[in-house]
Amino acid sequence: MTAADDRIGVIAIVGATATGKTKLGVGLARQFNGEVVNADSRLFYRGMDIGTAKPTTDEMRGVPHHLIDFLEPSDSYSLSDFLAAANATINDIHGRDKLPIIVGGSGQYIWGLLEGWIVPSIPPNPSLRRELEAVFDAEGIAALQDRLRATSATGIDRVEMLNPRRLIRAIERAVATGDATGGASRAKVPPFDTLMIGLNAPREVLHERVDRRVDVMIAAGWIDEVDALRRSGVERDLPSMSAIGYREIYDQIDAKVSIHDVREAIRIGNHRLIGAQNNWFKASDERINWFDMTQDGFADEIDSLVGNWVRQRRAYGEVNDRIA
RNA sequence: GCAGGGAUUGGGGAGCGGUCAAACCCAGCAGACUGUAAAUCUGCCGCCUUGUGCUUCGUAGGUUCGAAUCCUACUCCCUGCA
Repeated sequence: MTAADDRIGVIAIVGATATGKTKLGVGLARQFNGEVVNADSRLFYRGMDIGTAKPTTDEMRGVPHHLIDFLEPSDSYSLSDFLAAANATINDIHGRDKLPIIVGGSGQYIWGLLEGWIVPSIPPNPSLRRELEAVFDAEGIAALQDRLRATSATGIDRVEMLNPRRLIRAIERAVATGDATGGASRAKVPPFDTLMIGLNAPREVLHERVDRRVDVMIAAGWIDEVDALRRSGVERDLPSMSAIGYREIYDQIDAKVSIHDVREAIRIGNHRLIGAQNNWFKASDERINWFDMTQDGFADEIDSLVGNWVRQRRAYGEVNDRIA
């Protein structure tokens, strides 16, 4: 940094599940006068607590948490909604002279926010989707591809032609704007001055931690949590219920599968999640300051990294004040 | 004990004389990702010096130009009858 950066400064804590992001976020918030902005898509929903490892009030230790527990499981939500909400929240926190700390493991949401993605505002077209899904079921992927080409929209070459869900969305965009991408773009310069901290551990350690967590969650009443959702009319096939374990537990309650199978499915689901998250947050990504949470002293290193960054930001702030 | 059925690449499971390193599913690994993202999709997945290469289909023999596929013996597993 050679000049004052007048963008809003934010800290982002990323990494796979079960690496301690929550705890670190709370710790830094307390130390540096921050507030947490959740960027984990499964923590949005009320009533989904145990299975999503949502921080408890105790774990939050008095630190304000935003974008958590604000949706019903039946609500539909998307990247576009998140970006609007998260940007507004960050501005609000900054406006109150607090440090926004983004904490989460939803790669697309995090990068969308930090890279300043400009998501085309083309809302889903339910009737078109229903129709296209029927076309896909009856005639297969090729029919969808033909359908997209038939719109003779621009940008078709940028669409993943083997992915039905993407194909349907592309047709939706093509119909609405004449471009299969809908004119998606991203900010030239990232919108925030971001200090990214990545928490990681060897894959086997992560698997071990997450495997152990399954039993703890079940012992903590996860089954009852899902049963309560079920009784209150939350349907098994809602998007929110794609969270690991929830559908399996629905089936277990309906006696379709054994608890053993549920555990196994959850275990595997977690392993896949870790893989997917590591794909969004790559060890080779130089924007991320990586720390191995199995190494001694990693917490101190983070403290000094963040301390320096905060001090520097404040110094720039003083310079700006004098100029102004 | 007798009568049947079966043992296949990490797991499940096709193959039943050549076109078989062996379908497919799962797991694993890598990747994509702009209004479902803990979603959806793609690639790889016996070994190596990557080749008309090597070693595999319970074990040991045999038949055949050629066997995971046929025969014999053995080992183990399952089912039925005793």
